[in-house]
Amino acid sequence: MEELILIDGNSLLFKAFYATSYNGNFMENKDGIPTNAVFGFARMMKKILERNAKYVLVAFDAGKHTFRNDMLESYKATRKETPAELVPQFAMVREYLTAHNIAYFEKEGYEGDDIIGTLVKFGESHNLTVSVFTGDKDAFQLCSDHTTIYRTVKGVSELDIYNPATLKEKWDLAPDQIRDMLGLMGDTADNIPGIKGVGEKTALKLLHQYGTIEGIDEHKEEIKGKLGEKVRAGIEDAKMSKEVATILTDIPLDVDLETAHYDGYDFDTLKDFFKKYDMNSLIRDISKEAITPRRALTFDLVNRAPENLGDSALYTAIYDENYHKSIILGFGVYNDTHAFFISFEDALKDQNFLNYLKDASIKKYGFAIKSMINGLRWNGIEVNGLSFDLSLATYVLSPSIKEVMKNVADFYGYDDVRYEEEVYGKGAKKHIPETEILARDCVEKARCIYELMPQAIGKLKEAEQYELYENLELPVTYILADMEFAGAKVDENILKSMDQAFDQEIGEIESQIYDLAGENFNISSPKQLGTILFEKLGLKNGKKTKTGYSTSQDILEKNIEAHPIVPLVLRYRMLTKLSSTYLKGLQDQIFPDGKIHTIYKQTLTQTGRLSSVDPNLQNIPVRTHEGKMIRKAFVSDHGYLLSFDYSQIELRILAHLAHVPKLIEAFKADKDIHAHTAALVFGVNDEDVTPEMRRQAKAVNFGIIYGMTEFRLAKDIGMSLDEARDFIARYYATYPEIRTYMEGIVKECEAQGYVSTVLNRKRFIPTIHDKNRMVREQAKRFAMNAPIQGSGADIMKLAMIKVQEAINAHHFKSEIILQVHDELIFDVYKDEIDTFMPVVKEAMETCFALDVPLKVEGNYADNWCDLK
DNA sequence: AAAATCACG
DNA sequence: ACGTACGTGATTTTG
Repeated sequence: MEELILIDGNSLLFKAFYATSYNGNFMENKDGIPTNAVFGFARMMKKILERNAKYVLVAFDAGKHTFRNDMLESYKATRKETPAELVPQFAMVREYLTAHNIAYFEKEGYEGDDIIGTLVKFGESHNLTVSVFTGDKDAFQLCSDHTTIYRTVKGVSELDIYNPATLKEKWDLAPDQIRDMLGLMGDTADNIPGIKGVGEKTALKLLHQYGTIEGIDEHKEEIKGKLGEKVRAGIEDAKMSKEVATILTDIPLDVDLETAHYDGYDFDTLKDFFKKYDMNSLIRDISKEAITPRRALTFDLVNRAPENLGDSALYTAIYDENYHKSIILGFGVYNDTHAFFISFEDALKDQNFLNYLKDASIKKYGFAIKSMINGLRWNGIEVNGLSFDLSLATYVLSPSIKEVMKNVADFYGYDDVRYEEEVYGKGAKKHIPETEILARDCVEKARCIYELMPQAIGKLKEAEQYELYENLELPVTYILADMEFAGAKVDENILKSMDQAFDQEIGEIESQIYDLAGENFNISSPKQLGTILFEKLGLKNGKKTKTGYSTSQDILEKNIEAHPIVPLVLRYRMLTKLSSTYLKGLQDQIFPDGKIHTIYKQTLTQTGRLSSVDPNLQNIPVRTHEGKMIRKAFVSDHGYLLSFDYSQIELRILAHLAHVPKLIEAFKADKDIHAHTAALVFGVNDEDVTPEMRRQAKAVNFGIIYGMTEFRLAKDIGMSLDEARDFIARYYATYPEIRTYMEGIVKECEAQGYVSTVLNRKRFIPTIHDKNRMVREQAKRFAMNAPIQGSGADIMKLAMIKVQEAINAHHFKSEIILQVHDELIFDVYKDEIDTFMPVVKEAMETCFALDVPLKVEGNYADNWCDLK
């Protein structure tokens, strides 16, 4: 039978609104218009439409006043005012439905419910199966053998189903009796009185005995005791309440099957709507299901590549995220004269193609070329002549764009590529596609690279960022490829024996904690731990948002004296963290060559830094003794590990950018910068600075770099807010140029929409004009921090290039293996160490000239732990 | 999938 | 009156 879907528009819109705004953050488009409810509504619709019903209609309330207000003056009088953020979304949701080709009804003087009731009858009279989607329990009265009510519980994934059978089972009532139940119970949300003191249980008892409110009225004198009094006092209210709760099924409505018929949406119209309100994930969704006519592409599916292949775009399909371990599926190649796909299997047998890859004089243009270089290198294939990387180029132009070709293409307004998910499937459904599909996708991607390259280069030059791309990011990507492939040697036995010792102590602490708590529970569950600490053991310190108590380190540390369980929990936390993330986690990541091969993400951060994943080797513990021991497991492959790290690079950059004479002098004199700052701020001699004074000065120095708030500084150094304010004022009095600089950089950001680094790396910060003050304040902090952190990243990348050049020039066999933001780690042959160290030091210190000297400190040892 | 927590610069 | 420092990634629990 054909299906008619009826949707209670107001009910679902409200539901969507609250489901997506519980933390007070409203999703909005770039013009600051809140869009959360419509976004949630659209997601619900998407789900509902998956039923492929032939007919779909939506009903809305029209205005506030209905006939129910005439019957009951107080009807819905206690409703809170509609949130201001939701108001504009009523019109927007109608705009959405229009864009989606879905018809909707609203009728002055009636509620959406009455429209639905009438449409249910309409559907039943046309012999349709009717499905009603609503959050409102009044609608239960509408169910029948042909009509099912789907009530949203959470989102639309969880729906409670109501039909005559479920009503019978749940309450032993017929659909029509729902009105009687509601009439007896009343409804606080709608301010319907019902009978005072009668709830669900009593209402059911009465109805099971007398059938309806009218039946109760006839026999009201028989009812004994308190209940009888209540019924007799409230029966008129109940009758009226029943009438209010009765959904009309016969209101005048101009509906026919043609209006109700849903025959799909127009892709561009709906896409334009989603674009207008920045609902990008929904665009992705419809793009996936749309059979969008893509630009024609003719290509060859070959098992031997053409001879004399020239400069071309090359796309390598690597199946897994981790290209160090992944299989390779094949290659798409595209230029003015060729467009073809060759499977990896065939490529391996095609010497002509392998020669093309290897020939440095044939230029290849790629996307995320580092993954291609290493993915192929693990398979014994060498690729040279990679002269362009669309991913890197686009990252330089706009760091916020994800490293996904579809997203990159969008940046240029280019439409003819697909998301990986579309081709390979998502999550558990991921699979290797049919060769024809895979081949087309690879060649489409190669075409995308080929066609966007001139645009990217044009934009880079226009933005004066071509240098940054060509002479910094591109050389760095090759160095990173080598570092990843070189890997970090790990002694698995050290991890294993530490792991055992940790497990032993974790077990002991566990039982001590259980003893002190008087019960067993999951210590790793913040929820259970919170209950034990703050309810059972009576620790003070309040809640933190929706989920309950915060049991984070800083809260526990404040309570360290409160109960002997607290320090145990802290130690338990430390040990389990180290054990699961590092001892166990790292063991799983060791390759057959005894090394860990991380992946450096070069196009991820907003500031130009790298990040390290799978595993992250940029956050190996160092701050606690127990943690630092993990570094013992990182050993040299060639002889020694050598580390060089920049001393105070960010503060030096600040001194340079802000032209702070006192800071510049101090760095030139190689002073302890935090102690010296303390001396100046507190007005004492350098030698009279106490450790406490230095600690405070250090906190402000860092705070400045992050765009500190007085609040956080006070918290961090244990001062009152007033003291912190005073302290900051004295700091600015000491270094007045810093304040001028920070004010200037914020102004600059407001004026041009972005801030930039010493090498003209840009970070766009559109929220600097946000209407929400908190968001603007955060944007200011981004603006203050990004040039500093980003220039640090620039200098480090430059250093890597200079160091690598020096290594090549000296024909050293020693290698760079790791980068940790301000530190480079090398695996050095013993016989090279004495010549190697001064060469690296020189390269790092002279790679970029600031108004202050750059200083590095270096050490070597057998393992990472013993390097300083 | 999100939240909480904690590891690093 | 608000809610509070920058940039990351991995693990565990929970809805």
